[in-house]
Amino acid sequence: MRLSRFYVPTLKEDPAEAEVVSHRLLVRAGMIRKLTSGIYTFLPLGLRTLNKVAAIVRREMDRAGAQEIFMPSVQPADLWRETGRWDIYGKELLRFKDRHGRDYCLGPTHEEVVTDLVRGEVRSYRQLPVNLYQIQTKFRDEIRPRFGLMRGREFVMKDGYSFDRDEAGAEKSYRDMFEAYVRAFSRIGLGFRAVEADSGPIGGSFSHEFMVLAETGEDTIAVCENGSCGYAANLEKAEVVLPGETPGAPMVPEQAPKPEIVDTPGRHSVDEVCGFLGLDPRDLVKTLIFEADGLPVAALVRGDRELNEVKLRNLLGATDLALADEALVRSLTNAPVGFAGPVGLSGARIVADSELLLSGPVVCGANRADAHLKNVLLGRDAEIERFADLRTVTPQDPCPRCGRGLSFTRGIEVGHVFKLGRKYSEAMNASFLDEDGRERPMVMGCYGIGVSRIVAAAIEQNNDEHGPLFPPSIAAFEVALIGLAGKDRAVADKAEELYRVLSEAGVEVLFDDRDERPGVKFNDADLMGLPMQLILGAKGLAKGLVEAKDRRSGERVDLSLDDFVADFAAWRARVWESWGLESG
RNA sequence: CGGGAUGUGGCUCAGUCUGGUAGAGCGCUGCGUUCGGGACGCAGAGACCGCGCGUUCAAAUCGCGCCAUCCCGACCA
Repeated sequence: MRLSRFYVPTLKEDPAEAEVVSHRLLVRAGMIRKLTSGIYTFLPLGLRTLNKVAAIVRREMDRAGAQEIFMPSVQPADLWRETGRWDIYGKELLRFKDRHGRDYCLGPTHEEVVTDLVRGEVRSYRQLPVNLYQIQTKFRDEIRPRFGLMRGREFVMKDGYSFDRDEAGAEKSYRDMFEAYVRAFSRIGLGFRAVEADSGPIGGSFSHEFMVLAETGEDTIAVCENGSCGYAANLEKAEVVLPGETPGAPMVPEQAPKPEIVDTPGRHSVDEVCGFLGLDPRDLVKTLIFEADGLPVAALVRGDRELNEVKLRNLLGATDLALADEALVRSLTNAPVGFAGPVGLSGARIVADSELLLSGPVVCGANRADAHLKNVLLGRDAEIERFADLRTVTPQDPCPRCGRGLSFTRGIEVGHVFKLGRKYSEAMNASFLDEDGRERPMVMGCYGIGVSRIVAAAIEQNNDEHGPLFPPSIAAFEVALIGLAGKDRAVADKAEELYRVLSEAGVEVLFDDRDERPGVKFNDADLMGLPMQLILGAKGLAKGLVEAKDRRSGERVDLSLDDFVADFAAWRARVWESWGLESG
């Protein structure tokens, strides 16, 4: 491709709206343009990278035995009513009516559609397993889209669905997809990690997320420091294991002093109360009031800990969980927010973090304005329904598998595999006849890859002050050929020749044949992030050399023009290798 | 949805407080010089100042309403 004819509007200045590096560079490099909040057009340069990511994903899905289909993005409400999700999915589901007044939505995911498809055709165990996928535009009406392609409302996703006759089959499908994902992300060339994850509102029993590792990632993941253990989990999911033997019930020493009210005027927060009473936050119990599916719940954690809402939601089996508003807190505790405690609290279920089984006398809210209670023994003074793992792990906690240390890193979720079980097949009656002639629901799995998000994640992980650094596997072009001709006919002719030779050799090359000053060409080439640059100038030509620059390392070598084809091939192989990739 | 901010040539912004002929840099067009890391000179084109209503002799500027975008939070494959 000749740059003089390629539609790549690069920008010298940062767009005002872009906050994160990937957003900024995608816009500046002329890869995307915003149409409206959270919705972007892919320009030619950006689309080439998007398509390369999609092609790798497609190849690995096909290789793993999945078959590509293409489902509609507009879906009828009736299907969503069958699974009940029409009512529970919330405002993220963009709904609208057609001219007849019938309800539709724009598909945020396709469990209903694919299950409907399969139930119509598959009748016998002999037809199973089935594994179907598509690469398609999804729409989720995010509350607050942000970060460009990282969290858009409209985005490109590969979503796949497996249907098996039994758990064992579903297990195999899951493993096959897991392995296909590992291969796909390896070939894309980004540093990634598979972690255990919460399965979220899509439901199901077990899941892994694939995270591209990047400082700027929105998710925190806990990784075991012991390389051979291999434990890694999303912070939402990572388990807390208490050291040593944990008692089954809180200890209640005899003759311990009774609870006593202490005045804490205007002290709401843990810090304020501890500062005022001269306490360590570890000796305080935080009581957080939630509303779970409309019912009040009090959750207790140690003062210095973070409650993990995902864990709480799972423990309660709730679909809707949110911190209670002030009115509910007031009606339950007879006090403003900040003075809730488990002692004498009625009208709410009370659950506590397991760690509190180990605690001695603690301080907690007194359910009275401006007052706390001290000398509280949870086993004696409170009615706690259940102790469970409710808090978020910290880097000080041990690995739940091997007991060694954990370290935290950040990542961007680019893939997610779930076991769905029979949730959708039962709700939608997707069943088959087994060998014994019995009708049984299919066992499903669901597998997503955020294709457009990978483009952003690649930049978040790999960039420098001049622009993105794309791995050659997904770069829009492998090579930027820069001809520094000016009025020098010989240089211009030679550059043309190199362009022709490379193109004929099947190398994707973007040839900067513009009448621009060298600095402009260098800066644009860097900004587009193509992994290899070939720079031909008058001095080099005189010596029979063309300069080859590795965009990422900045390393420059001279290639012989006489032996260009072989020299280039060897250099190209080295660049691919430096990314840990095999050149195609 | 709560809190904060911003809307002025294609882009980045000044001008708004204190009402009085709409500005700069980049980009764009033409001519000339220049040509290995975002050149320079000269000449140009380009603006319903987000939209509406109001106040005023006069509104980019003041008031009210609306819309859009961004940031923080809640939420989230």
